[in-house]
Amino acid sequence: MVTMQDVAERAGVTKQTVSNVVTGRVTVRPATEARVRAAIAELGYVPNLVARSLATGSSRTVGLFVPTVSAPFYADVVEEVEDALEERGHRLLLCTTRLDGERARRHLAGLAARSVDALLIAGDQGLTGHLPLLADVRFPVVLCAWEAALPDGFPVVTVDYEHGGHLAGRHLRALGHERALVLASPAHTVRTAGFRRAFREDGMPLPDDAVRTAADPTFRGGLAAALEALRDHPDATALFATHDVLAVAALEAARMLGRSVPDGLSVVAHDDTPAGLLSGPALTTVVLPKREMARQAVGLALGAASRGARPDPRPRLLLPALVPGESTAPVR
Amino acid sequence: MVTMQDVAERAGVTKQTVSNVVTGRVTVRPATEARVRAAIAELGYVPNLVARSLATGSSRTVGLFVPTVSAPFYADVVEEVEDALEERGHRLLLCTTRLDGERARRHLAGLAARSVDALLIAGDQGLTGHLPLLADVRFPVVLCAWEAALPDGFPVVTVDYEHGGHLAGRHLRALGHERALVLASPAHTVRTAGFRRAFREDGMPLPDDAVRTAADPTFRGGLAAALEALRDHPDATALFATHDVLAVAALEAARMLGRSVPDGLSVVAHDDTPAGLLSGPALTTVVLPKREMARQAVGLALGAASRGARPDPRPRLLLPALVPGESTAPVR
DNA sequence: CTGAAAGCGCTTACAG
DNA sequence: CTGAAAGCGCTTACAG
Repeated sequence: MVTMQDVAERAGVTKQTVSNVVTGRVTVRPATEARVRAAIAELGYVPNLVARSLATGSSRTVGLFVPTVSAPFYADVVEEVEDALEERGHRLLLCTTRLDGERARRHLAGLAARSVDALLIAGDQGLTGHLPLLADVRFPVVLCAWEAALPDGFPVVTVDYEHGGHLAGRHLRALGHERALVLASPAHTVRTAGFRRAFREDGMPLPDDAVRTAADPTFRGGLAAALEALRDHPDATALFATHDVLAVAALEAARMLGRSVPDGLSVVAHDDTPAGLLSGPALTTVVLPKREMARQAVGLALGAASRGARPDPRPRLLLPALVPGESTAPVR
Repeated sequence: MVTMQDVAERAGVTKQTVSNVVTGRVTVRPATEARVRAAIAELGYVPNLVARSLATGSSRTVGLFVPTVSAPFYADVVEEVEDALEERGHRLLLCTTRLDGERARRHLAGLAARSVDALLIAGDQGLTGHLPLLADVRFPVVLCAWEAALPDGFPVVTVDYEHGGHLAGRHLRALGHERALVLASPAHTVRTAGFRRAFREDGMPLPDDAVRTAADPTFRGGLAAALEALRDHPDATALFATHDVLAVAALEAARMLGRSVPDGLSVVAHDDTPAGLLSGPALTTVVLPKREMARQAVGLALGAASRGARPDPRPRLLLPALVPGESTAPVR
């Protein structure tokens, strides 16, 4: 492996000078710089980031916690974060927590030992109780995609989930729907609240019974809950699913009950669904600005890391948008 | 941050002794070891892996290339690799290549500069042309989930895809199907060949026209290809989809044409489908041993890394299995 | 603008 | 079994 020393000898300078041109911290006489750059190119020198890391404390590596990578939403988040990091010359150390606090704890120790520059935590599921652990870590921690109550003092870049639910509700109200159902995941209370607010503000409050929380928010659990809801409320003309998987379950339930979508039932989803896997009509859905969220979270974390400061703890709330599809129509 | 030196002073020994107990490389007198361990616990010392990495050359970090993390198959692979690494105290540096050779090249440089212990590459899509780059890298590279021709000299842990296709074909033949269609992704020629072999061996060779390759192997592209295939061959009683997304597309096509599954059409898939997202009947599918593949790839790579040797280049071929579901039935 | 020195926190032979 | 020394490849003040 070729080192800075090798380059220095080749260029007839000391290695400090090579360091100066590589880091650009100090201006070097143009002629010298040219010689150094030539030597670097000839030798194919590439700086050893481990050594640099030991000297500077920065590894140009960032950790990311996600509950899983198998959910389409988090898969997208991972790729967006990776892209945002790459633009800044950083790499991604991925940790899936699987909703397991102990596992997260082990990962945290691994990251600390490796001198990561920052840690991003996407999704709050099951981790809230372990947040205190993060308090005395030596690198900035930024939360994102956080729907639960915002923990004090932690910087967070997330989405206004309440607004997302509200958008879904307003959309259905604008189409004239008066009786709507909500198919919700237990973690999605905020979106549900926003949806109900839209109906309430319009003088059409939804009964508590119209909200069905699938204890098991998978396709299977969602299907059972959707069938039950639709049977209990045969007069409902619309349904809001707080999650992509639940929306797919709702579509299937409608199909099983002979309700066509959107004519027999309008369906609004939250999160974009994995287009490649979805059959049936393109869903009307609330889309989250994942790219923007990733960029801001990375910027906040790395900005703080480079200044050696704590990130600004004021929560950043991004706005979701409603993208109309073919799964909603005016009420008949 | 507490260092080995701090621990040494506390325990009244030199830091080399601390290093000896931490690494376990040299046996230390029990009384001394106890003092050192006590000091470590009191101070909450955790070894700095960056410093260790610089001294030993091993970062206890492994890179993984996958085309994307949004495809359920690769999402699973990522989590399995992560688990296999964690068992050995290693962490995962994730790089999604997005079928972009240039991007892979940049990631490779980033990994090399960070002294990863090894690199795993899952999926061959679009990377085969860039393989030569890997030849002169300083750490072991192991390929996995590799369907294309096995490149010379590279160690690979993969699945017998031909056998997977053959299993699918034999299953349909055992159910009495004589006229089957194949809905294939362009990259899946090997599975397709195995499927055709099963029919050929039974004296029922499939016409070339029965194989439809979806140039666009997404749901959309698969749906179009499936509709066309089913219309061109109204007498076909079974269909083999070489990929989960295509299987979902086939189900939808069957539904649109009024063919019930499995009575009107048997469908066999390859890869396990994301159960959470799938509507309709549970698919009969060829399942790949992802966990075993991840374990072996990690073991091979880290074994070679620790010995400073090249991994054994003999290809390891794991066997897929056919898991019966509700999407296949005896021909009527 | 360039060079000599010290240091980042570990490990690894090598003497005692 | 324990300790002193050198080294991993960089960066960072600090003199010249």
